[in-house]
Amino acid sequence: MSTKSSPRAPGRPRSPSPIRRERIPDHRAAGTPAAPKFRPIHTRRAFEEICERIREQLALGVLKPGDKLPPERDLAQQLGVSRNVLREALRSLEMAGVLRLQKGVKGGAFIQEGDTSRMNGVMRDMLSLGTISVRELSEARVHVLDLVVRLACANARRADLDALEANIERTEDATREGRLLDRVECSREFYKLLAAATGNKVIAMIMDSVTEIHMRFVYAKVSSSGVAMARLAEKRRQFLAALGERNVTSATRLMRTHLESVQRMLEQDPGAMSLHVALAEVQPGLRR
Amino acid sequence: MSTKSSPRAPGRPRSPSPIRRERIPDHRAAGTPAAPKFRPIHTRRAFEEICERIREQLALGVLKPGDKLPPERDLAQQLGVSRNVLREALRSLEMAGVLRLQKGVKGGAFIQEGDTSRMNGVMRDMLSLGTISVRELSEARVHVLDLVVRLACANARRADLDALEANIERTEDATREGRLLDRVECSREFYKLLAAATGNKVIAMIMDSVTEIHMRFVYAKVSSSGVAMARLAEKRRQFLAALGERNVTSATRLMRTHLESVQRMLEQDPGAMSLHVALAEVQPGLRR
DNA sequence: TCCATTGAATGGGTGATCCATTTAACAATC
DNA sequence: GATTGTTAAATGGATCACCCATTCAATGGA
Repeated sequence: MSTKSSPRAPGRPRSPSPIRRERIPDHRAAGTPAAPKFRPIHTRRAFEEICERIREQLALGVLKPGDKLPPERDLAQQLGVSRNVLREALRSLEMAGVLRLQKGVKGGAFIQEGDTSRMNGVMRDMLSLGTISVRELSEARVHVLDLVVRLACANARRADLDALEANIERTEDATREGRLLDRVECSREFYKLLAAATGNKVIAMIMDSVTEIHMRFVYAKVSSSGVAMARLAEKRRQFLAALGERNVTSATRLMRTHLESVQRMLEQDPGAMSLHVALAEVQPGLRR
Repeated sequence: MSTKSSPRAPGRPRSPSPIRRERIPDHRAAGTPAAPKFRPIHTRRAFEEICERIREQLALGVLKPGDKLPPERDLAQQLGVSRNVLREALRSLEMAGVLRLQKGVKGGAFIQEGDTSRMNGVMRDMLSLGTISVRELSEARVHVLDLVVRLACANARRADLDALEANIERTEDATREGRLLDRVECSREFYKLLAAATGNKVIAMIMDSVTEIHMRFVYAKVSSSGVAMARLAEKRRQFLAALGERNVTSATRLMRTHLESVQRMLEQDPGAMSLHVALAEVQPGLRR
């Protein structure tokens, strides 16, 4: 589409065929001769159909980030559904990070740039629902981080190393001034930068998703007990040096021992390590 | 909650405080003395608030899988919003895999068991939106698979190995009878079983999410060109043997060389490897 | 005992209507 | 002429009042 301008009726590119609330087929009268598999009836609801069609246009490349969908009233009419139903679909797509809805004239539903942090929410829901455990998440994090360190060793560029260097300096400032919670923020950012240094956004996404929850635990721990990792910035410098020298063995070893000491710190007071504490309300700086 | 029964007014456990469309605070009259940062106004919309509250109850453990929310009409009234708005929120949560909405008397909104395949959709959206590339995804898959093989070597149980064995037998059947597309389905399942053999659902989730798209490419390739991996079942048997012997070196090497040959097959005809082909309509057996 | 009927509960969907925000165009003022 | 209000239209946000389709327990007749 890419109808960045033209306020009204942007070309009406291809009037979407109206959603038909397809009645469930009656299995062609009573006499079904060869009915091998009765797949569960998937009662198609209007909003599902709408979501699917928009995603289809996306996959086909007809819609691209920055494009604008027609106004709700128009699109609803084109699809032959009520505005309310259309909005349910748009809402879902907005929550999925595909759309951004903007009010006012010149507003509308815009296709978003993909938001790599969407995976975090999935992970959080899985944890809330008890589908995955904190133990599994921690273990996964250790392994993913090992992979990330190896890839970062291989692929980190000058700019990545500089960003990590700057992050360590901020960590030192925060340490010197006793701003413990800011230091946790620095840690969060450190792992994000490290993930980015792999040069692979998929890996980075995975890494971020397993790190986000972990950092919540650290935040909760630090903010409740006031304890803090000893010699953090120093260890970070050692690690960064190994990374700069592309010394995989050293870098992975440093990271592993650091993770272990963090884990020990977290497990000092297992009672406070409630899942609910970490998942509950969003801390400042954490809302993205 | 856990009000599995009691059709009407299930205890009315704790009437949620009504959603107040909090007007943006006027920064306490005009005179803001020390206004350091003007974070962008995040116009809270009713449905966001609702989603957050339900997720909060989930994180707090007040709501658990199997629980039922009050009927839409009741809940809307309790929250002080219209039914339409409430439905937007419920729709979003349903798409996120948190809820299942069921019609009819005794129907309602039920908290679901977590659906580990939710990450696949995120990955698909990221690809559709061009945020990640097929190259990044393939590369990530290679690395994740390497990790999975190592973990499976360490943790696979008898049942896991048996399931893989059974899968290989189905692969042999399909090969013998020339059912190429079924064989692709077997491959999809093989990787799922392998992921499960790690004993870590987080790792398995990650593995599945990077594998799903890949298998679409394979499916598209096989179904269009009719070519098929040579000696697939044989290679699978070799690999399974290594896995059974906990021979990490051998298992990872076998997997790596196999991946390389698959990659060569896929890249034979790069023109056909369109992203859109793979992302477009859902193939039978792939819809979950 | 079994099966058909019925009716209430519940999600699915519609249409009309209003509000709030945003922006461009325009007018008024300095 | 530049700045500053004013206005009006477009658009998403939200409400209300309905109606339909599905499901299932209760009812009642064969």
